[in-house]
Amino acid sequence: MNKLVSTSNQKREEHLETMRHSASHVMAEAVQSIFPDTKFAIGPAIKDGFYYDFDLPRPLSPDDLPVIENKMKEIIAADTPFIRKEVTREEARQVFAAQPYKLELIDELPDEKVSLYQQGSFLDMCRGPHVKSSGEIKAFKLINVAGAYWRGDEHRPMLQRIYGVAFDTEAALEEHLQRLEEAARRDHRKLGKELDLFSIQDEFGPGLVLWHPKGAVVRRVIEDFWKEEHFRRGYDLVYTPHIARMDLWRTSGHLEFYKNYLYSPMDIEGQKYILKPMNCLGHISIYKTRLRSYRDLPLRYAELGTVYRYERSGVLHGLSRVRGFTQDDAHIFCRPDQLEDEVVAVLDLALFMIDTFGFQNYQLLLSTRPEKYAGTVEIWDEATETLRRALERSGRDYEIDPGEGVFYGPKIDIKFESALGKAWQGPTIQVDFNLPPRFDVNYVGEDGREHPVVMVHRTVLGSMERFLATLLEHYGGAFPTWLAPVQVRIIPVADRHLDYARQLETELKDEDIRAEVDARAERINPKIRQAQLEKVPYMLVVGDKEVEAKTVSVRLRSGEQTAAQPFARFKETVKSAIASRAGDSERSGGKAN
RNA sequence: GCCCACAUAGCUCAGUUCGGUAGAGCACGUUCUUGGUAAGAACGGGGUCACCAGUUCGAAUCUGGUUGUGGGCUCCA
Repeated sequence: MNKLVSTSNQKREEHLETMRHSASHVMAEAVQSIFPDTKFAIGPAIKDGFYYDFDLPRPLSPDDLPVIENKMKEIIAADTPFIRKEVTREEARQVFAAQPYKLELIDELPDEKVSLYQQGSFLDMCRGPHVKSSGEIKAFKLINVAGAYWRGDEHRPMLQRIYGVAFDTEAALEEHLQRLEEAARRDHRKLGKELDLFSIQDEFGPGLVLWHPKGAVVRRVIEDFWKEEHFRRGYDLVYTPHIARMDLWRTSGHLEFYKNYLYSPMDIEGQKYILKPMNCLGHISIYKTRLRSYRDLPLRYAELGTVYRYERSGVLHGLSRVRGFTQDDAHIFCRPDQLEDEVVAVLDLALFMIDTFGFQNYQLLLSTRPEKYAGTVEIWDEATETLRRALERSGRDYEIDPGEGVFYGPKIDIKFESALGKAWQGPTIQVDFNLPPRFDVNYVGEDGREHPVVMVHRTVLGSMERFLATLLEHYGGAFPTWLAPVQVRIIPVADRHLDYARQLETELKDEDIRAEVDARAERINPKIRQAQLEKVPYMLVVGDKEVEAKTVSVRLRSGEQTAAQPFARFKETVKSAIASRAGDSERSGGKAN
């Protein structure tokens, strides 16, 4: 039964992909009719749609899209057939004599036979398959134009790419467009501004985050939780400076391998110092202040360490890609025989965090040895196998990401999906074969001799900045109560209820509940509206009845209202919601505005 | 860094076609209103139209450059 369903789903998916691919050919035909001198690159189907790369006589602007779209509709209405032909490589060269990108592709084809597809006046080299005729393309929309390097190589020409989406029904297309709108509503950059959480200012510097009071509250709650949990799990919390002598980074190899990410050195009394791009050297330096016995291991140094990396201007993105950020970093120094248990413990911690913060969409990846690597094949294989065993013990599904390890060791990554459907790097656990030998990070074994430690770099949230972005998009700004910047908004009906409201505020604050009175000379409606827009979890309305009976009327941001209840009972409800770090069943953040 | 687009009040945006030195709503301030679950009313303050040049009698508007933002590409320890 399940198998049947999945087979028919698979067929539908395959058909959709074929149709999207054909749509890209139709788009190419439309572009050709508008710009006869176009040089064509490639035009595949992608998730939800398709694109085609063109070399055009002039830059496209968004205004060109409707024109191309209309031309495509004409082609679809004409229902022209897709005709497959096979020619030899030599014949193909002649057909595409004026198409340099196609010629380059032809030269790389493995077979002597080349398949072509013709529809209407447009002939393209293509493996296929395609729909029978253009009329099978049902619902599509051109989304945007973008630059794209030929073959993804930044040293080759920049082409113009047109992206489109396509579905088998208008309803499915409409649904997709709605999803895009919802994603835009949940964009952390928009929510960050609306909820007054943070800003990134041109005048201050691109990629540098200013955390406003409300964002700082969320961060503090996350950090306190993080510290408690690390302390509980046997980590030692440390602090290390933001700058260090450049020589240290030369010894570590960072100067050589990561020079593109480092800021220029500064001169201090004739010595060069740099801003740290990582926290590991501080932790290694602490480790090395004394001789360590095998009995001391494992040592786990944890730090919310702020690092600075030069990111090229075009890659900056809200809180997700910045130039200064705080990693929830830790380095574990252990013996080889302890590695597996340590990795299992880190995985357990990472998954505990993920569950606590309410994430469901994430993926575990084991990255193996890349082409360029430090150490020997034997130690790589052994460590990779250790990571794999740890993943198996965790009992969660994972995938292998071949060759995606860092040069210094294999790693396990956890990736989140953001509201915009992008995968973002979350927790990462990396074994390091490079630093211990470079810095002689050793321990004295039972045999009285020094042995290199096994070093593990790990983060469980990624960075505070990126993690806030992920949280915001996940909850659409409606944080669960334990994380909400304001947990309770107290709304007096009239001024004569202010004293009672203040009294409630004090009592809530005494319990470490973040409560505020809305004391403005406004009617109740705007106060409710304001609290709704701020996505405050609890609104307490207090008027004559409540003052009289020592009760509160509770409104949740879902719009749900409860009958007046004793204040003490409400306080207990909130306290337990916070203590349990309960997720919120309602994540939309209420009515859109 | 590369391609395209964009940059007007704290925010969201009109105004730019065809050059004649700025507008709305929200927010903010004052006053009135003390109102029971998503916008009460009146009045008021607020902008070197991102920045620097150029063209012009005159530039928010045209041209060039710079910076930043957005969508992509490349990159992401």
